[in-house]
Amino acid sequence: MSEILSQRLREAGYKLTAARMAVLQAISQGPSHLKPSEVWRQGRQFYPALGRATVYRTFEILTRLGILRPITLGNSVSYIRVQGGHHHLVCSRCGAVIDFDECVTQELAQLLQEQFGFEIHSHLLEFYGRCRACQDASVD
Amino acid sequence: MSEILSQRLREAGYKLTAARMAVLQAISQGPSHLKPSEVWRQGRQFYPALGRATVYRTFEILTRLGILRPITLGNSVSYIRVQGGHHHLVCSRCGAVIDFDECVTQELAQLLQEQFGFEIHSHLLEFYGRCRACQDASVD
DNA sequence: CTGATTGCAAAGCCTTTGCAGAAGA
DNA sequence: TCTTCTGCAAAGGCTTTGCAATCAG
Repeated sequence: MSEILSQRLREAGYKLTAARMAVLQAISQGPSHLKPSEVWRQGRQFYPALGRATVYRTFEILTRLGILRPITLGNSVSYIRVQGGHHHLVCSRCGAVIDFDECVTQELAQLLQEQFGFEIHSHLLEFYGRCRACQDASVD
Repeated sequence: MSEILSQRLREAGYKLTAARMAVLQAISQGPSHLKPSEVWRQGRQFYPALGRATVYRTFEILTRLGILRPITLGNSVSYIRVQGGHHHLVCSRCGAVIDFDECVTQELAQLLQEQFGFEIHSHLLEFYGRCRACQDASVD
């Protein structure tokens, strides 16, 4: 899995360094929602000298390449792997996040590509509201 | 417009202070993507003594009430007014954001409400890819 | 009155930046 | 060799927190 990412980096003209490999490895094995600090911690398992700054710099590259995408989850910024799409149900009150699979964006994506000359690689669809538990809780 | 928000706050049991009113006013008149620092600057026009912290505290309340929603735009966190939905076309390379109107989430929202017992108030649909200009640019 | 709310300033985090040394290609 | 890249530590920026004073209800 991280081999594919390595290839993308190389194709785009970036050097494949030990530090970057460690970050890619951590990303590949990590959860679908990645926090920089967490990737740094994990990355050090593969390359102990890994610096925080390198994680940020690599994230920036991967974002530009369309491989990662920063989103706001809970109160902080996380990155998601951009592949196909991400579908969340987010509770405004308690912050709970539920993933769901159904999606309905195919035709729309097609339309937008034509209409805006935009080349679409992936998408994020989130619904906001109240999870069951919070509906029962008091109005606040 | 800010009257509606005031009402929501009052209904939820929060006091209507001059500071909060100023924030609501700034939000009502501001653009659809709100940065805390910007709202603070604007809010001071209505209430000069307004403190930064109060803006953050009010944003937190409004988020819990489902009125605002933090999202990542460009490199920083902005808040969007949650009403109906937001639809963006985001370029991974240059960060350009295009708003579009078409949406196709009606039936899906309905389905999810039933399936997860989730009470849906709004949504965000974003497509990521390359804008026309960046397609012409070099591979990077 | 009385608890909720505020501004301020300090503290805390997270992220970015400058730089000299290290290392891919 | 020659850029690109890196870790480090400092700098920067944004957000949160503690607290005494203030204010809405």
